[in-house]
Amino acid sequence: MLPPIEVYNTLTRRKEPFVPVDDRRVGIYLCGPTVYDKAHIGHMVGPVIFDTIKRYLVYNGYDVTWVVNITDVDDKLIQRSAARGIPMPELAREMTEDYLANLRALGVDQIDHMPKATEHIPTIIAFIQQLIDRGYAYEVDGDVFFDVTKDEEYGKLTNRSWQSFQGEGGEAADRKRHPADFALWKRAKEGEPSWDSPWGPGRPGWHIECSAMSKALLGETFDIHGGGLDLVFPHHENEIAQSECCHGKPMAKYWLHNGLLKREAAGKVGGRAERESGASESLTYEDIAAATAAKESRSKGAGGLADLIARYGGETIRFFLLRTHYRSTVVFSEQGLEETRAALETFYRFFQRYERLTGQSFYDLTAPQRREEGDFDPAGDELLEEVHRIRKAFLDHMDDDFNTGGATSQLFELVRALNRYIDRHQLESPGADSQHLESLRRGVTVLRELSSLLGLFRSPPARATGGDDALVGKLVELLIEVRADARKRKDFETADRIRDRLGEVGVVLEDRPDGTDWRLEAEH
RNA sequence: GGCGCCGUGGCCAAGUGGCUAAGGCAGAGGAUUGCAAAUCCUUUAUCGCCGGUUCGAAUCCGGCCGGCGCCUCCA
Repeated sequence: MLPPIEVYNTLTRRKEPFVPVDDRRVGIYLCGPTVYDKAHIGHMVGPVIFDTIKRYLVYNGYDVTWVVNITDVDDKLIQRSAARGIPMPELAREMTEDYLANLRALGVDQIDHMPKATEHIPTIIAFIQQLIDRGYAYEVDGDVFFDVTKDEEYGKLTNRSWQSFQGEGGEAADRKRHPADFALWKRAKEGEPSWDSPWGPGRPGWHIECSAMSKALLGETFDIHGGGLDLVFPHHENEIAQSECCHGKPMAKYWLHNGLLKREAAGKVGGRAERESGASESLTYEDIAAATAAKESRSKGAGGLADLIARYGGETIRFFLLRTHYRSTVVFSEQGLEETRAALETFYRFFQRYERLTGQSFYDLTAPQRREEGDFDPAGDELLEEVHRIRKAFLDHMDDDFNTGGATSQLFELVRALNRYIDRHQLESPGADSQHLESLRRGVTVLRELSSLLGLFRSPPARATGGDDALVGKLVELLIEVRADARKRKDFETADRIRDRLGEVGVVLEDRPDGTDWRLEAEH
């Protein structure tokens, strides 16, 4: 029996049971970036949620192949590289590396293929030729256009018809038969990067690479096609037109679209330029940082996504994105990241607590990799009964269109249950009951299992310490020692003074029965 | 104008017909602590407004108010 996963399908505008085209094999295609500028946090929404979706499908026993394309030839790239005076491939390479670094930082490592448009030109040309041969496309003076009037189903994804389009004129419009027709191949202008084709030198249109590369890597019909909501029209609508006219069968069974990131004031982060404003062609993180964080003007300075990652950590950003449902709009703010970081501290402190009382690192626990492996019988155990219930609630949320927002709430429930158990049975005291410790270990293993599904807590977070760790550590230990003597003498004035002054510089002390722990407060 | 989305406690945010409306952040009180920190417990919601359907609606339908996305290339 198939796991009861349901997904919201943009194509049918409703939630449907997830049943792959081909038994246990699943193909996912996500529209990736056009690499003409550095990535901003909005570009990470899709990769993070689809990374999580793949993890969840694998966990449920599916054999998943995930493709994310890189668009490395396009008008923006041509313009930007010209403006910077560097070759387009060099610009593309630079921005692709930036993109990949950001993916790594956010723990996105499930991608199987990252095809580049420029590496699939022959595939693309063959695809276009097929469309011409079948009468769905026509060539005019070196341009090739898709003829929407030949596609009876054109507009089905977004519930609109080509007859309703007005078209906006423009230079290429004169050569099109209908304003709604779109370019498959663009003839090269003087000095532009180009490839030879049956229609003369030129480059692929915006949509065709996805049709051609998804076919090459996933087949004519695959399971999930994803992207940002801003891509639904025209990009995905046109992909469907191209692929389904060419193959005579559905391109993808499920169309999943993630919501866009916005900042409070106005304007989305990502997607294309605003229509009316005519302002900058896209909002980069610099704009947002300037709007939301400039007033605090830390010495760090507000920069791009890399700066956000440096200041908050990739895990915080990932968790921030997963705390809402993927289809909803995420309002970006540094306050939101601050809150997320504060919330994550609960987990990090728990991991330290667990290690302190068992000597075992949370990160060394081996969790079940498959859903059925993780099933267990609580056998009446007080803690495990509760853990079992929480695990089920977590999985129910994930089954329901990958509701990571609901699922994360169960992670908090779980860590609280575990803390409560430690408190109630005094597991931090010397004579802790081994049976209780074993139950705890099993409970914590479930926390590891579930958090892994979200790509969280896979390795210890890089702590932003902002200084020389070793020296700071020695000095703090020294002060703790001095303070311990003071406390023995009941000289609480001195003891409190040390703690207060350390607190002022961001060092938090925690007195425990067996000694004093310290940690650096998260930056703020 | 066309297609579509959203409005849940101070803030963020799950929940789309029926147990006491998740969870986080912030705040308050308590247990614990020499005092703190951490942890645990307690605590804040007539679900934008009006009307309708229903035994029953945050959840479905209609209207209104407010916010937003998309409506090709040329950008």
